[in-house]
Amino acid sequence: MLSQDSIAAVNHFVRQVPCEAERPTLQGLFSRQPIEKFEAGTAVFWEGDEADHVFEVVEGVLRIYKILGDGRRVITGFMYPGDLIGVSLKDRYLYTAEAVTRIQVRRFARQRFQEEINRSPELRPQLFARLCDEMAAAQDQMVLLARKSAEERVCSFLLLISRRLDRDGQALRVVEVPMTRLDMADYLGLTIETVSRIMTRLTSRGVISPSGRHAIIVRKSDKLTTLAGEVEADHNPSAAYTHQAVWPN
Amino acid sequence: MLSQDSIAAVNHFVRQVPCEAERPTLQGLFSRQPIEKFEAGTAVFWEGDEADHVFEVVEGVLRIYKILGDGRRVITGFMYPGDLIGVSLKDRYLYTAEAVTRIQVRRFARQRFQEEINRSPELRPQLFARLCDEMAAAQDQMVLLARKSAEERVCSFLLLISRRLDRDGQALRVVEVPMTRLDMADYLGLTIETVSRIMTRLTSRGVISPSGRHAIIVRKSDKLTTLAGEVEADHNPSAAYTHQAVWPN
DNA sequence: GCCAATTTGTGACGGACTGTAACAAGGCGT
DNA sequence: ACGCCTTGTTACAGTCCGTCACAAATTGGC
Repeated sequence: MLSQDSIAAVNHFVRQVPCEAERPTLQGLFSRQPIEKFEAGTAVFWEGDEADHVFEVVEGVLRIYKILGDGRRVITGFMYPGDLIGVSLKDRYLYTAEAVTRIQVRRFARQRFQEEINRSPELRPQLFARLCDEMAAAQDQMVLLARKSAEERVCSFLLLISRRLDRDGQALRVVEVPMTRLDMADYLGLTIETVSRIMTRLTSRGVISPSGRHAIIVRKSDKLTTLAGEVEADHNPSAAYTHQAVWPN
Repeated sequence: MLSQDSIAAVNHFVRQVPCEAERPTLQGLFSRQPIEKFEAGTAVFWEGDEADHVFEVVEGVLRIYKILGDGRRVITGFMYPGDLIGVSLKDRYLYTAEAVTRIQVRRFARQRFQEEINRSPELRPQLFARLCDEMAAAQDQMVLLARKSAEERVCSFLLLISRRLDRDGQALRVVEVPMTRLDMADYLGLTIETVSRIMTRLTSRGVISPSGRHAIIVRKSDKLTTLAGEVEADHNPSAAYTHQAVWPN
């Protein structure tokens, strides 16, 4: 499973070079494999299955989740076109991958995938970059789950998926939300009721408005950002903080 | 007291492969670098700093954390001897790394680190494996934060660090807890009071007993595992589940 | 197009965890 | 040994979110 966040821009960049003459890309690797389709609600693989394939999402959205002994479900991520699923060194999948919408994927034998990666000095950094992005996304999610309020979680989520499919990394005004409230709840560590209540609260405050059941329109983008509890990071390289010297020499 | 001594012994084990004749290891890469020491409470680097070094923990424990705009802190992980810190492709560190105890680290220039990794077909899979392990840990942590109760979180944490320094992956009876209650709370998404209350509850139930302020003795290991809410995974390869066929061909 | 099943929305209520605050226990330096 | 300061514990009131119950809106199947 890969990426989440800031990779949208990268995906676009990577995807626009699918033809064979160019320097190799991860997408290029998969492009010769046949496309497989899964209906919404069906699993591509299950947690604990022998992990002998890596998948590339071509179309649609999947959920990646784990189940606790007593049935509690935690969705650790949603996968979009361009993402890779099942990249790991374990011999068994660590999570279940299930289609949220009807999806198309390409499959690659793990062994061959590893060989190709190992052989190509061009592919390696690409894969490495993805793992790093995925790690960064996981950390953001930990922050969300550990310390954010229900409202902040929902707002963060809406921002996340609004940036997800946008090539510029800009938040789109109309946001597709293919997943159910239960999916959102299990991703955000909340209940459906809470998610539902917050969505209506955001609507009544004019921050968003519903557009059918599986899309919303963002009416107050800045407000949404504020409510998400993120510092809209100036990130100007000139040190904003006066850090203490950390060189002990 | 086993306490400090047991840690030292394990550390020694981890470090004992620095000689050059062997096939290259990540440890070996760092072994030529001078050791740097940091006092407890000091930062090795800060979130947002220019990310130009990778570090190997030689001795002690560090916390990795992010801060939300209004000061809320989330510790995303604790780093132990043998762990690498700062491995990413971003040009800035995504988190702050701070010494919990007095620590020793080795430093490696990021650029050179990348080159070495890229050059060595032996090192690459090692690094890759680490990233995958880190990712798996992050997912477990998401499960913990999203769905586990306060008691389950504390028990999971105690189990985690008890396994951490043990070469067999077996949980040690005497568990060092170098971090403060606040660290635990910020790692588990709880408050210090809750952590404190749960620890005393576990003590009064005879599951653990305190051994000084920074160590506990696990008295009922199985009970602790149960309370952690984990399925003690039989993981026998014979399919326990009847999975549906996932090959659409 | 119709009806059952699923998903979503809304309210009342309770409970787990929080936050404040007061106190106890170590740690550390003089 | 004595104080001071940090860290940890305990109690109690408050709150956010979960639980339960039911209604409304969609979806999907035929």
